[in-house]
Amino acid sequence: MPLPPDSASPSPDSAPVFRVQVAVHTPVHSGVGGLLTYTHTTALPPGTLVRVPLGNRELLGVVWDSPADAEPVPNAQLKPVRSVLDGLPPLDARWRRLVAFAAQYYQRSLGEIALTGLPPALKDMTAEQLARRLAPKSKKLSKKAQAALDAQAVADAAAPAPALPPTIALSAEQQGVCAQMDQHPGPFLLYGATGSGKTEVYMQRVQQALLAATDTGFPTQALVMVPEINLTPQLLERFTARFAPQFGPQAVVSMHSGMTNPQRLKSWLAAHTGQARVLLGTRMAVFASLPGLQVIVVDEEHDPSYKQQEGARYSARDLAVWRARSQGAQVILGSATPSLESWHASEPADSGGPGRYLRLHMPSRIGAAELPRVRLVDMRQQPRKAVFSPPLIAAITERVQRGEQALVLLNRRGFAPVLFCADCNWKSDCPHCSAHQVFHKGDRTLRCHHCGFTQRVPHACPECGNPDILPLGKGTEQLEEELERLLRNVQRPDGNPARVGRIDADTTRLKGALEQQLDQVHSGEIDVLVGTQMVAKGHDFRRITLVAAVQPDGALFSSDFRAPERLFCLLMQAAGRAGRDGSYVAAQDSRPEMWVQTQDPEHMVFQALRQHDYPRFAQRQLREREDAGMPPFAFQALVRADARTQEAAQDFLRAASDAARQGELPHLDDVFLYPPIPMAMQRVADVERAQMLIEATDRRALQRFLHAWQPWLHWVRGQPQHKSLVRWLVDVDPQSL
DNA sequence: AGCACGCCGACT
DNA sequence: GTCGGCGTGCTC
Repeated sequence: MPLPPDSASPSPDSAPVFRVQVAVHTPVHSGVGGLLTYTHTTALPPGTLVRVPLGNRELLGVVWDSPADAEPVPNAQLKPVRSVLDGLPPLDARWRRLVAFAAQYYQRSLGEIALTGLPPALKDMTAEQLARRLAPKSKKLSKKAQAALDAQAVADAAAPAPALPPTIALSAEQQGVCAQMDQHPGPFLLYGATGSGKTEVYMQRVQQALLAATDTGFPTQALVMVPEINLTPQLLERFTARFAPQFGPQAVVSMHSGMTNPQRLKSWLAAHTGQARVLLGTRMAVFASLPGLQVIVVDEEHDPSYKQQEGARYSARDLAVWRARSQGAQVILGSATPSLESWHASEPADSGGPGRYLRLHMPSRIGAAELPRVRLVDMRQQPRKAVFSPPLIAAITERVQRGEQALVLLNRRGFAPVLFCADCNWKSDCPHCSAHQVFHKGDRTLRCHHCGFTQRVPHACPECGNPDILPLGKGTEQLEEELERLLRNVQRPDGNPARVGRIDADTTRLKGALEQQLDQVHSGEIDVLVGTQMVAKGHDFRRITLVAAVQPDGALFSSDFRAPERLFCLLMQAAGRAGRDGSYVAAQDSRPEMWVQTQDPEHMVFQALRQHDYPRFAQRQLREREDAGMPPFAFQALVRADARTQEAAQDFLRAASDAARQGELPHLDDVFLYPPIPMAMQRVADVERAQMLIEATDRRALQRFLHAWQPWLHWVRGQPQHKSLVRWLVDVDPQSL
């Protein structure tokens, strides 16, 4: 095969040849899952980005290793590196260590993790384009930014002590927490009520890190993670307002999946080169190259979105803790309702806990009203079929008449979760999934929320022709409609009729729609807001004084042992939306309230919520988990199989566990292999799904077992009797079962 | 994972 | 007669 004419074209046969081991984006199986060996005219430093041929395509890869000793003769079996992205500083050893750890821990290939940590735009960029990117684009601006950076570097060198006063005075509580963080290496679990001013603490810590002197001369950096894209803009604004004056207009950048490829590339390069000092982003940001990293903040650390649910199933929160420890950075996990894993890890050693994290408590709500009073409505005592109990409607009416706002939460979008024929029992089942198609009244469709399959609403029962097909159950769309009806004659203080609005994934599909609708709430155009959990998180609503969860019970029927924890977090967070602005509440002379309608008001989730008693809830949950041998007292992994039939999916899993037993894998006696079972959502888009739980009391035993098992799983998958398997995957530390 | 090659149905 | 479906196999 003729070699391409290229700048990196091969040297004459007599010249020495260096072997280069490169990580490329290939899965662990596929025969080329490991490092691939290429040749080059020089030894390339590890971390160098290169383009290499694989088959008939060219891939971006990261040099992982390149032995310094050359071989005299080129190896005809090996292809040369096509080109080297010089000009870009190699990714440092700490980043490579993080990637290596994540790849091993989550059972993926090095290249797969490495390439998810790199901006996609880098893949299809030539060395020239990259050089242009790295060079100052607008000379004036970047000179200025550079000058600011230089000035800062000079100032840092001259005055290494944090000389600048914090922009906002911290409360005694916040100062106390910061002082503890000065005395202790961390990790820290910052347990602070909603509105307790956790963000100010984060900013103080970030500021301190940015002002710290280093011996490398590389600018110090901070990584701040948030669970959702929606929450980045407002935090970005606060961090930019705080740090841009000191560290330059480019000092704060963000990174999340909603950005375009060029935007992501820009942020990544800024972080990699040290121009950016603060990187604010979602879980993907944990893999960003941050050579000067000094502090990591994981806000709302309990949030399940930190666990990636596709491809490499990593936990950005757990990796953040690992990354910080591995490179001597501080890490702060913050939450008003910490995950039970983190809560347990922060049980002090002197009371028998692991004491791995230092727990810091901020109980006071700064500038916010007192905690909302929780009112539990026993729905068994209320008129049947009513979504809104009369006392709740009366309370909402009263708030509206006083000019206050109410938030009504229901985690189910659409009008009704299913249509039903009373004559023949037909239900609007999705033909492709084991789920109902949801009735959306607005566009007269039946939609499956799992596979997207959409149909027009039939005028009569498709089975028996009965024209009276009925919506069963309630979704946000229906709640909005019913509230409009119930509040039709209610007037606001200004004499205008009450206005009801709705925010969920359906109303915010268009870009900018969420911001626009939030503005409507802020400006007071909307009096009662109906929404799914997307509005329960993070947003600051000044005038909302009443929050209601109308049907939270469903979440408790889940077989997942984490269901109570998730519901409790959600309700606590929702409660935190009420009375955010203490001065407003005081002026109104009202008390914020959280209403919960339930069939089981005695349930400990609701009782703990009523007391605002997270510690008690956590303690009881942890005791149950310990008794039942569940996380965080045990470690789990899940092997999942997808196939055309449930039988085929389970057959694969059974064969896999047989292989583990026959292969005499290490630690086989220390892990427990459960029998395969269908997933809770058994069929999605005509694919049957099964799963098998693996449990161990020792994390390392589980890790070693999984590692040894991996080749057996490939082998089983290759057997002819498992040809019909669509895919299989391993999920380490699964976050839902 | 991509991307080839390769062998069977509905269309210009 | 071609376009194109996705089954099998290979990539340092």
